[in-house]
Amino acid sequence: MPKDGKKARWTRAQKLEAKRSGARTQRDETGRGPRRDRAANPRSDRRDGGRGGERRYDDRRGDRRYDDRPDRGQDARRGDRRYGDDDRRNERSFGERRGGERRYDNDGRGDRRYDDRRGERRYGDRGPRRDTDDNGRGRRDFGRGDRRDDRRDGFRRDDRRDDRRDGDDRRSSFRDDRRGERFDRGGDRPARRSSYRDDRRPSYRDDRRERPARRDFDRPRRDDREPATAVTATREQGPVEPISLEGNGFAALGLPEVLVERLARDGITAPFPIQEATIPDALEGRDVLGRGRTGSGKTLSFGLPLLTRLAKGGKARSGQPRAVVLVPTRELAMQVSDALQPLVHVIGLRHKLVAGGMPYEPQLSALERGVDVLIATPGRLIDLMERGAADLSRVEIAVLDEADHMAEMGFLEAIEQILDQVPTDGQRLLFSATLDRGIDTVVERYLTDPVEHATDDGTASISTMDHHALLIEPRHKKTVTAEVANRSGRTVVFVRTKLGADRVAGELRDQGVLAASLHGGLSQGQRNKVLAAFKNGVVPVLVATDVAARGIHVDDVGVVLQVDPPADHKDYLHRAGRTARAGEKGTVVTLALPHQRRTMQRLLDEAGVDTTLQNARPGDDVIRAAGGSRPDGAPISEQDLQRLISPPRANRGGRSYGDRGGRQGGRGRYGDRGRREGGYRGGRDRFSRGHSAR
DNA sequence: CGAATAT
Repeated sequence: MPKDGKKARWTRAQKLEAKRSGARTQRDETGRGPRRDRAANPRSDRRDGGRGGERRYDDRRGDRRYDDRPDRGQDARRGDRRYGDDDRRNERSFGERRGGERRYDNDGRGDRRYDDRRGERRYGDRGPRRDTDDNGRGRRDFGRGDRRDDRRDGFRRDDRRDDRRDGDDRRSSFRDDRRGERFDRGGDRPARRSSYRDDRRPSYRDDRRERPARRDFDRPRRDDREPATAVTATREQGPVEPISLEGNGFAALGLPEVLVERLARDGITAPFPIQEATIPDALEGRDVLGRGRTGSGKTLSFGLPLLTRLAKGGKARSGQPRAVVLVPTRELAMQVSDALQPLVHVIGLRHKLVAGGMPYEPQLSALERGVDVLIATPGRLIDLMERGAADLSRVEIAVLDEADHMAEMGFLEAIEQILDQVPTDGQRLLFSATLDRGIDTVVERYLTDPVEHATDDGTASISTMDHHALLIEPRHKKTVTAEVANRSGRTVVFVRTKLGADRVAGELRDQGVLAASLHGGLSQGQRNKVLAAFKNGVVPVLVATDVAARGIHVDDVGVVLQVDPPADHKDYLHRAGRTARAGEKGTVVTLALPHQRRTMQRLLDEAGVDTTLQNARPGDDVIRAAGGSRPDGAPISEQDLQRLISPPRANRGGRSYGDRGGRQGGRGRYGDRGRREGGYRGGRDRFSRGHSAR
């Protein structure tokens, strides 16, 4: 991978070593240990002391990953932690803020490397890392001539994405990025200033637009960069008649006018049930458990009160965010960030997206400048905490989106590690479409006298969907999959594994159905491209792992096809929830093989879906009923796909940088494959309405 | 179990 060796990755030897010694090594040697007992925030001890549940956790913790570090494993976070606290705290206060050299990490490889890097990184040198960072893997797939352009564009876009999203929607090109921090910083200031202005008039956007030569290229590009695009596009539409707030349901909930107005501008004037139920309590500062069906606007449910409360007072200090929103996937983090962006601006706060696969620098410098709201995936946030770049000891509000998922095995440890650093007296908001007892441990440990609002019973959301469970023969699976996916309109296909996603997408393309896979094994650059291509209609079929099961909003997904049955009924609901969003209709087709029959039926029952399995084979009516049909297009190669989703967009009026001298992908050639009715249009207009939060 | 989260 990083041929330049500049990227902070473990070498193979280190990985091996880590693995080998994983269970036995002193945490000091692993270099990851310190974080565990770092509990630098004295208040987190209070929490422990204050609640009764901890003993239980000790036990469980033994089962969890803590036995990886038997040295301190279980006691580290408890009584023992206190001692850990003291010495670590010193170290911490020492190095943490100033970004100076890291104290305690010098004993660890991983961290030490960070330290080293940290020095260089902070003051420049972003190029090489970025390169490997965002694109490293995806690149191998590219052909040769246009390849360079492709990948360029790839990382350029990532960077832009990241930059844009945190708040300033700077549309930097990769050239801009190279300009480095100067530009970054410059870009941030306006964001700050814009707070109360940006919907009165385009304000700083104009400045930006006057920047030489960028604009013509930027324009078309932005259309295919989904959510943020949507958000910023709205603002662009600009000048503005005053909006009446009379009869506005959000105003009635006690939200500040600027926010209500801003929402109204996007046509959001009537709160959904979940919003109506939770916002008042959240505004009061209570801990809230919120359950609302998929696509019912949970982002705003926590976002609005969060921003309102933060705006009431206080100022973000360097490295100390005032609120943290934790989400399970990067895509969701981006979506939440984008959804909140206009609101954050309008109320005069700052936010930042903090997630893996994206360059560190913007995240580090944003933190250093001070952010009110951090929207984060757990891994990167912990990373930043360990680097001393993020200190959660002044967090006033912590949100867990998809809380039940975050409380599950693979995530829980990280979540606890994060929440342990957050002051106990702060507010906690937990949301999910499937909030069940699985979060009890988290609730007991971190919430105080929570109110629970379950506005729709878990099954309500499925009533606007048609559900079909098809019992098929193994040899028909490929064909049936293709027939269901070969329809006009967007289709999301879920599979169990990353490999499966690639495989199924490939099989679909072989049969002439234009499909792309999305999963965690792709580089962030690829992930972004694929999702963007799906959102803007270039690719009508998305084959995804459960990375896309939760929260991700794409308009007009008509069919969700589960090629592999979901792991449990909650997953069924979340996957299904990618269609029939915000009151629309949708169809869910789930394939089951003979040996999955019983499990499948149980799943349906548990999910509250009133459907029974039916035998099906290629060409059956059910398939037609779902809009599917036998594909008849020519195979689409991987290269064709890449060409489609990669940089081009050139056909949308004006070429972007990456296109110059490069190939013109466009979709002229294959764009109408895989959809019988042809004429499927991306409908990018739909994305300019800021619906993503609802 | 696999996937997600991190370098």
